[in-house]
Amino acid sequence: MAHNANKEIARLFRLIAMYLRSQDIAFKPQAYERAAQSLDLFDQDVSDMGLRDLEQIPGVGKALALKIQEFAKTRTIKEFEKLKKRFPFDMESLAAVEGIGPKTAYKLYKKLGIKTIQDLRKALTQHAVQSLPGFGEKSERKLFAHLQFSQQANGRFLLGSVYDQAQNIQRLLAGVPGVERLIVAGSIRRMKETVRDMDFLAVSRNPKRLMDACIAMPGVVEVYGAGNTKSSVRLESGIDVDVRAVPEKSWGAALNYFTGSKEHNIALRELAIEKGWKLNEYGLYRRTANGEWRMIAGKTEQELYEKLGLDYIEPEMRENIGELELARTGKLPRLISVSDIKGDLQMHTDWSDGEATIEQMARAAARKGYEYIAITDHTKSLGIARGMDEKTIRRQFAAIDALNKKLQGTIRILKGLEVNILKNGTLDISDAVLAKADFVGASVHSAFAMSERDMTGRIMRAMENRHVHVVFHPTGRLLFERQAYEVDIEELARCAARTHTMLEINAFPNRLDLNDSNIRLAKKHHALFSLGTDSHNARHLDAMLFGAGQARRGWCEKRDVANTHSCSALLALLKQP
DNA sequence: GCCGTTTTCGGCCCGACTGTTTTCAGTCG
Repeated sequence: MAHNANKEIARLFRLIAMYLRSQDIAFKPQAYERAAQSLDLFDQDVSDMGLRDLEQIPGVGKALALKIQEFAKTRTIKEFEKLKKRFPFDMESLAAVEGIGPKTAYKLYKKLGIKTIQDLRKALTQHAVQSLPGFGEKSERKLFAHLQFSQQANGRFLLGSVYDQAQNIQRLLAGVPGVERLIVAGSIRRMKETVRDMDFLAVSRNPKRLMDACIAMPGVVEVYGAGNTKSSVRLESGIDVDVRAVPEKSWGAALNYFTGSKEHNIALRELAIEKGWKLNEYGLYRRTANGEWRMIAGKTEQELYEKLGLDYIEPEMRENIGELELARTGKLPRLISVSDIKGDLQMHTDWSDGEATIEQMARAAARKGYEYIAITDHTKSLGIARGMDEKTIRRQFAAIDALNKKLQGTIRILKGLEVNILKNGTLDISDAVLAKADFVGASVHSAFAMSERDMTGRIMRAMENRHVHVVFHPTGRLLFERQAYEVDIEELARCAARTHTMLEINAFPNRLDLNDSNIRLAKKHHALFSLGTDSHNARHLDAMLFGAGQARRGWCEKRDVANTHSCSALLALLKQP
């Protein structure tokens, strides 16, 4: 559970750390950052806690405990206000641009008077930045590209950041008296990686009461509209929520209409027109002998598709990219389901940058019903993530062997690694050590700026290594943060099939890498996929739902994903050295 | 500023990479 006070204090602590860093102050920033991290994870509201208890939180000592109490009382922290006054530029937004850290943000302010993103954009277009010491034409161009990218996110939200909230709202509104059914439609139902709003569709004996409940929900900051069958509000988080009530007999047609995509719906309507019918959000209609429109389907989606001569199309496939033709000819894939997944193939522990022990992760995974997991901690060249060297890896593998004995019958832990693909395509861990692992993932964490040719070659070289079983997050993109590096997915997919190396579908909400179209492309070339959450704590394991959603959007069937197999079948399937 | 101690000070995750330098600062992870 995230508490608003905790989040806000963590944010202020991080900002203070940035200001301090910009002044070249050592170590103190780390203390603030460490405390911020603890607050993010802390599952109790710190607002009403005493000093002694606060000091029990890792990274929080006397001074920071006092600052937490100060925030609880005054909703701000003096230290922060002081720094903000002394450095009146938008540190948070400027430092959020890739390539700009606290020091560069300060330099831009000091030398060029840049206070905001707008100022930065102007300075970059006027080429004022390249005149600064330490900057040049190239860095200016790069900053401009990053700025353009970071501005594109506005108005959209990660599926993973709104999904739980949507479920909560669904539960809340479904409990309003009179409501017979209520479901989240729109792009959330289609499991799109980012969404603009939440659409709820309901059948209710008392629609007005449902609309009243909607505008009275906790977290509503603005009401756009509140009619008898439709209401529209904005939540604190900035996301808009639409709730509509429809008549029972139109449920299927309305659900179809409000689920989209728009392109899919248009194609369905055209299909109806071809048959001389018409389709709208109330139903599918045929003209009778006396010229009147008569409803022939619409109570359920199944009925609607059937009447149109189509097999039922799952929401994740409704993008009008060929699914109608498959549905017409009975060739739709049988999409993978999250319940087909028998193990999670990427996660981190406190042996590198994870927060939980191997045993904690294993037990959490067992509670989810998994048969196995792969522990894939970072390796040495990723210093910040406390990457393991060869010696530590051997120790960890021994620890996993011991744990497997202890947990026999509960879950099997595979000895995995996330090794780094260095600039030249070699790995940062020797083959001799890789040979000791059950499951090796390789990924790019550095030198993103390469030509497509070089990057593709670099990754393929890693895939040729007989110990590498999978390429983790193959395009390196971070939604809203960083673009994918240039890489030829088709080439990787061919290489994957040839070398029996898998490509990962990374389930972490801001990665979801490969994306849906990449998955379809790679599938065409017979690549095999692995699904992993890239968890850094036990809660992250829930992200498998989004990974499965992405796989479904990529038209994956059970057989396309390696970890739908039992542990022994999976191990037999892996590339043998 | 926190932490842990061979407690009240001295450490504090650090390597790869870039773009600018011409030996290194800053960023990223």
